[in-house]
Amino acid sequence: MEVSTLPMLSRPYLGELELAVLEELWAQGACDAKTAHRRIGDRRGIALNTVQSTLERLYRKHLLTREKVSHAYIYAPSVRREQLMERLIEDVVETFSAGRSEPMLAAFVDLAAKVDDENLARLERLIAERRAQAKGKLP
Amino acid sequence: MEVSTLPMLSRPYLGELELAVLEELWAQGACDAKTAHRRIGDRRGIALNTVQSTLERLYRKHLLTREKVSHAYIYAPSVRREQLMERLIEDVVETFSAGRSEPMLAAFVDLAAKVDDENLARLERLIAERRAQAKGKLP
DNA sequence: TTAAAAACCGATTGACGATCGGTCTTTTCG
DNA sequence: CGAAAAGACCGATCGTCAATCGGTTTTTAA
Repeated sequence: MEVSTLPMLSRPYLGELELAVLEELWAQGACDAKTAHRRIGDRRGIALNTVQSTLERLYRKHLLTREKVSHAYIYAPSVRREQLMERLIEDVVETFSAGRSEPMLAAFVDLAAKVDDENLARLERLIAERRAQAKGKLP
Repeated sequence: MEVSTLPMLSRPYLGELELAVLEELWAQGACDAKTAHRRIGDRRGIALNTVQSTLERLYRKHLLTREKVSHAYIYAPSVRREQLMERLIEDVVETFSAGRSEPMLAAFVDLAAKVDDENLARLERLIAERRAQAKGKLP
């Protein structure tokens, strides 16, 4: 019946295993499929092939790079965790506060304070740092 | 083959039409299925039933409330756009910066500054407001 | 009381992640 | 150099879920 269903939201959408694999690569560094399987697949009782296709899916999503070393691919993250987090947040923000940034900023303050009021001070400090840094590159 | 596949990420995951319906309700206010269809379904050439099941899906996700008025349900958003946005951002943050909040704060500053440096000042103002407000309710 | 309006049920399609088995290639080693 | 082993690659299956309706049941209201 010709249904398209593009998913809104969450640019590189991640499944459970994909996330686990990414986390492992961030934590332990680049490796090939066999090693990745030893590190996370074994414990889950899943086949090497499953881990391999997950690595490939992440590669196709441009979240991993790969390089052939002798006969095996070595996969490495192409973005840092913080970058990916930022991208996903950006995606949500674009979807829900198109244009106006006030709601975004309000949400940030809310979330910062939610865990710990101390975070408001940290946030202020980061803003100040950013300001100082920006000033350095203007004539 | 007993595969479970829980989706990570994006607590109330939204499809394209679901988002459009939500937007419409936020913009134009509560309505019944027929009205929602007139407002967005007609233009897309989709059936009333399609809009209706979308409304129900949103209701099951607790993003809409409904109330029977005479014979028809009147659907209304149960969260404001900013609240939903905040929830989704929170979800991303929980997934990617479990525990430590520094990366979250850094991402916020980054995203605020990305569009417009003026946002840093706005952010500071919001923090100050929050501080003032918090002070009022401590003994 | 019955006809219309709306809710409800359930089937289909398309995407996509998870999961493998099987085959095709490429290495490497006897 | 030729075969065995290691790994990449292909494609099939399953589960979940949004989108999409048709058909049936229930509810209202004239």
